[in-house]
Amino acid sequence: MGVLMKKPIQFPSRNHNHRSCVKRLLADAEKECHRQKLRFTLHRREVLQIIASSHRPLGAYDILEQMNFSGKRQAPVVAYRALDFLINLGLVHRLNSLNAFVACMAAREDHTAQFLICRNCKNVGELNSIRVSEQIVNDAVQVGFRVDQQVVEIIGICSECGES
Amino acid sequence: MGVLMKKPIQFPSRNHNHRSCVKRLLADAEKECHRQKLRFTLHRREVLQIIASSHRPLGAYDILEQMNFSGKRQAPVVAYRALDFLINLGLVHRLNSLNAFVACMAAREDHTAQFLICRNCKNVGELNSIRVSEQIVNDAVQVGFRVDQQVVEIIGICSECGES
DNA sequence: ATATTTATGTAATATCATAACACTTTAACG
DNA sequence: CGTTAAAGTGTTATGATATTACATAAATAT
Repeated sequence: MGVLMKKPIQFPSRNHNHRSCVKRLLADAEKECHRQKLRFTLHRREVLQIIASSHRPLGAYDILEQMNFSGKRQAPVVAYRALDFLINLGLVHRLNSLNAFVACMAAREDHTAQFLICRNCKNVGELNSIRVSEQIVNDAVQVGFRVDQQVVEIIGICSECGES
Repeated sequence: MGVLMKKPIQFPSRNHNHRSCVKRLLADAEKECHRQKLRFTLHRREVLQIIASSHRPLGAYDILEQMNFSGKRQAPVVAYRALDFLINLGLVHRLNSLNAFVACMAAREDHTAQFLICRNCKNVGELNSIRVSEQIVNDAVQVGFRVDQQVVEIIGICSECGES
């Protein structure tokens, strides 16, 4: 404790500049794909754009409904393929407790993927607390359990909804 | 830290006395239902017994397959209804990341439900670390997020599998 | 004894996700 | 270049998980 840390915490405020935040995510994605020599195809761009445009988690079929880029309705597998790609890149997360997907709002380096899900407004933020993830690893190690992956999904009421 | 705590941690060892552990769970369940004036019906007993007999998480349809008490195959909703009941009582937990269910091995009072899922042997233990749950609440409060429920599922390799 | 609540039986359907396979596009390389 | 290998797409079908709806039956309360 007492150590200064950069605020690790984010819950999207009601009036942040959403347009620019989507734009940034797409630009980052493009750059990252280029760096890794991966293809940022139309489907992938479209899906990321759709997810990024919502701080609420979207189901795969919600996303599918909005995939009208090409005019006609796509098969589910099209959405899932794009989602898999984006998840592997760390650009999108899957929320197991909701069977839904959100764009990753945090820098992709120090990424522990802990989610704050507001029961009221359904917005999702990331609480990427290193203290939490380290505590988990420490306590798990004490039983000889080696941690590969952590799924932390926290359900409650966000500050904006709590005020009312 | 430095405070002494009773070891909060459990991963089922390969050779614990499983029979007695199932028996205890059923007896506890019965007592708890009686206390709350709830009915511990045949379906509910059967489902709990099936789940308790495995430390591996079972899918709803796996459970269903084993529900041969009455001879004939039951409809899915029968299993789900019993599962809902048992989950509400805290006797069974749902693992979101696996769409599967396990019996609760911990005392039901100080219950934070954090799971250790071994990728190799598929056994599931509970890491019910108060330090982890408190750290989560503390860090969430800092963004004004009020925590109602925590889902912590930790995937990795258990000590017995790690030895080899 | 009757009314109310709780649980069950049964059928249908909703929701979420993947498999299989033929075809096309991209990129890699001689 | 032209050929080949790898990656992505289109399409159909199907698998896996979970719930709704509604009629009936059993337990409990009064």
